[in-house]
Amino acid sequence: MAGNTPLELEKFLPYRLSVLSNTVSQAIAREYEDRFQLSITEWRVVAVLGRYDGLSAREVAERTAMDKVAVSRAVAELMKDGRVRRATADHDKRQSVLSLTAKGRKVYNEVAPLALQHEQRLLAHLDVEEQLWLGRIIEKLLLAEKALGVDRP
Amino acid sequence: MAGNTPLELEKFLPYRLSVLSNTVSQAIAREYEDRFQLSITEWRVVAVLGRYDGLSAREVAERTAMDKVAVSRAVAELMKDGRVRRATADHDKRQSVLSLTAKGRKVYNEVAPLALQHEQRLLAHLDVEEQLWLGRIIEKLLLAEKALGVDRP
DNA sequence: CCGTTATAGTTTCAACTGAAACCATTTGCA
DNA sequence: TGCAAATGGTTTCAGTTGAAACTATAACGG
Repeated sequence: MAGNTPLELEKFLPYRLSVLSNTVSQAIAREYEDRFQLSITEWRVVAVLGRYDGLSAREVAERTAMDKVAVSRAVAELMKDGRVRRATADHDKRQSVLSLTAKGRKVYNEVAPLALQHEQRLLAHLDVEEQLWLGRIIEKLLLAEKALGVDRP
Repeated sequence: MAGNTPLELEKFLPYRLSVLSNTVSQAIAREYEDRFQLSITEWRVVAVLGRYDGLSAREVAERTAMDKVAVSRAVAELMKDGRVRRATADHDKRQSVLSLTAKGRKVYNEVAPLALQHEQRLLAHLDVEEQLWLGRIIEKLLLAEKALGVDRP
């Protein structure tokens, strides 16, 4: 059973996903990193706050799939730039309440269309049927992987 | 045209690809990092050398989609562990000729089936039709992104 | 030939990253 | 109540990363 299918990196799903994901993310990142002084992690934070104002850091972490350290640092940076404002939750003084400043909202309003546009240009290469399959398949694989990875050390 | 589709991170293709790719890669990495003292970059180098012996560092970089710095470091580490051997090309003394040692080949023979098995368990959640679509779509998207990203600074 | 330019690979530097330790606050429960 | 455990968030530390500079060799054009 060992030498059955030889491992061909170019055909190996995890590898292909990684290459695709990196290629796409980096292409988009290039479009705004220089122009807006915005790292990819900062952008993710701005993106969720633009849509859901007043989240706590933990909620931002959940919605961005970043860990809390990364969120903490992105928020610190964004606050330094005056793009995010932090208050303390009334009902729980440990929690923060994060929101975009006017400056932060302006960035969001400029970058979001750029990102969506890039996505559209990409999806334009797929027909509608393919787009539907893609969405479903990503969802399935993610669930599958999570199922495989339950209770592991 | 600006506020048309609001950017919803959870539905944004680049974001979803990134989450999926990281989840899958990290799950597989966990299966061999501890057991074999093998990082993900080292594993990639071993994987291509296991299949194509005698590549140069640049060729390894091409086949693994890693940059030359990463390859250089992975190779250095693998040589320290006695898993990879480096010679100098006869026809061009700048180039290296890399190959697995017996020890390296042993690692390859153990890890490759593990990786393939994980991939199979994952793909088992998709029916054959979905698997075919997935392959085609990844290929298309990668080409599309490369096409978008031609001549950029 | 010889100097310029290109290529293979390594090293350096600064930024980024995550795990673990940490502090503050809240929750659960004896 | 009061105290142990849990939670939100930050800081520290050590390892990883990529861009740019560097070394060595080769290719090319005059």
